[in-house]
Amino acid sequence: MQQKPKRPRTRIEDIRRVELIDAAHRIFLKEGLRGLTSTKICSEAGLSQGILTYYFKDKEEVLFEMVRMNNRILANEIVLNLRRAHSGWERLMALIDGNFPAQRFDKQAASAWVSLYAEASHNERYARLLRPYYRRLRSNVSSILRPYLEQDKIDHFNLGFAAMIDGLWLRRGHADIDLSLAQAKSVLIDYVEKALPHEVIRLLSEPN
Amino acid sequence: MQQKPKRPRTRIEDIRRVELIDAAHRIFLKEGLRGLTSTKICSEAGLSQGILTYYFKDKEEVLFEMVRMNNRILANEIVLNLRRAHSGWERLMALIDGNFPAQRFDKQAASAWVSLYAEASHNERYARLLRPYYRRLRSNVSSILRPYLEQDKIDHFNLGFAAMIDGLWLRRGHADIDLSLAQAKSVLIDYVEKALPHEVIRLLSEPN
DNA sequence: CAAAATTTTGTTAAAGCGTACAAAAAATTG
DNA sequence: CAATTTTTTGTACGCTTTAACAAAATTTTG
Repeated sequence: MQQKPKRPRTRIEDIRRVELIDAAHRIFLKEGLRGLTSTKICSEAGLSQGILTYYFKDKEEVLFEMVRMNNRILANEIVLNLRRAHSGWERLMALIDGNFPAQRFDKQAASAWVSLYAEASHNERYARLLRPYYRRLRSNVSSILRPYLEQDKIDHFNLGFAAMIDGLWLRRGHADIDLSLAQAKSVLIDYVEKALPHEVIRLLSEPN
Repeated sequence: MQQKPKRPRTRIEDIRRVELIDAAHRIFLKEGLRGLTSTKICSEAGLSQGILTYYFKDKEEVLFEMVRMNNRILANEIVLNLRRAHSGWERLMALIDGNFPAQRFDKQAASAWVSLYAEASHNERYARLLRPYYRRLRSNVSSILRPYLEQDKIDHFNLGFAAMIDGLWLRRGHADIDLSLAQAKSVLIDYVEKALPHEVIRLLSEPN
C-alpha cells in the first residue's frame, strides 16, 4: 500500500482545490451526479481539463470532498441552532430547521442530493459518505428524547422522522409539485406533534 | 412528422420484446438505472446486442415499456385490493399494501426505483413516466377521504402520506439499516392513524 | 536565470449507443 | 418445388463521451 508522497500544501494548491470543489458543487446542483464530469468541473472553474488530476487523485475525490464539505457546513449550522435552543422541543425544531435550510431547499438541490442517494444504494463508497449524516441525526434525536421515551419507541419515531425528511426532499425534486419550504416543515412538525405522546411533548416544552 | 410504418406484429416480435423487457427489468433491479446498458440487456436475454434496436427504437423505449408494465401490474393489484375492502379504512390499508408489495419490498427493488426517481428529477421524459403513479395515489386517497374532510386537509394529508411512502422506500435502499416490510408498514399506519382526526377514523371504519 | 511548481494541450483507452450490413430463415411465387 | 423475395436475426463497426495520463509549455521562486 504505497501512500502518495505528501509534500506540504502550497497556498495555490489549497486555492485550486477549493475552486475545483466549488465548481463541482455548482455543476452538481445544476446537473446532478450524472452530469458531473471532469471536463465540466474544470471549465466551470475556469481551468483547463488536465488540472483536476494534478490536484486530486481522480474525479471521485473531488466529489467526496464536496460532500464532506457540505456535511460539515450542515452539521455546524445544526450545532449552532441547537445551542440557541432552550428546551427539548426547541431542539427538535432546530433539527428540522437544520434539515431544511431556507437558502438551499430548492428543486435543484433536492434533485442533486437525491441523485447522490440513489448512487449510494448501489455503491458502498458513496453510502459511507452519507452515513455520518444519518448517524448524527439519529444521535441528536435520541439525546433529545432519551429522558422521556424508551429506546425502542425512540427508534420507531426516528425511522418515521428520517423517512419523512427524505421523502419531503424527494418530493421537492419533482417538477409537477411545488412544495414550499413552509409546507414541508409544516408536514414534518405535524408529524412530530402527533407521533410523540402528548405527555412527552409537554415535558419537552419545559425550558431547561 | 413521419410515423414509423407499422407492420403487423409477428409472434416472434412480441416474444422478443417481452424477453428484452424482462431482461431489462432483471438488470435494472440488480444494477439500477446506471447499470442498465443495451449490451447487458441483450446478453441477459440471451440475444446479441444489436437486436435491441431492431425491436425497439432505442434503449429508452425498452426502459419505458418496463416501467409502464410495472405501473400496470401495481395498479391492477391495488384495484383488486380496493375491491375487496369493505370500509374506507380498509381501502386506506389496501393502498398501503399496494405500495409495499410483500414480494417486492427489498433492498434491490428500492435502490433501483430510487435511481429512476433521481433521474426523473433531471429529465422530463422520465418524470412523465412516473406521474400516473402519483396521480393515481392522490386520486385514490382523495376519493376515500372526500366525504369526511375538506380538500385542503386532504391535500395536506396526501403530501405527508406520499412523502412517507417515498421516504420509507428510500431508506429501504440503504445498506446499513435493515428495514423490514412490517416495520415500514407499521410506521406508515401509525402516521395515518395520527394524522387523521379521530372522528374521521371512526367514520372510515364503518363498513359500507 | 535555473530549478521547481503550475498549467495547458494532446493522447490513450474504455464504455456505450446506434447503424449498417451480412447471414439465416421463412414466405411467396411462377 | 425450386427460385426469388421478404423478414428476421446476429455481427461488426464507427462515433461520441469520458477519465486518466503524459508531455510540453509557462509561470513562479529562490
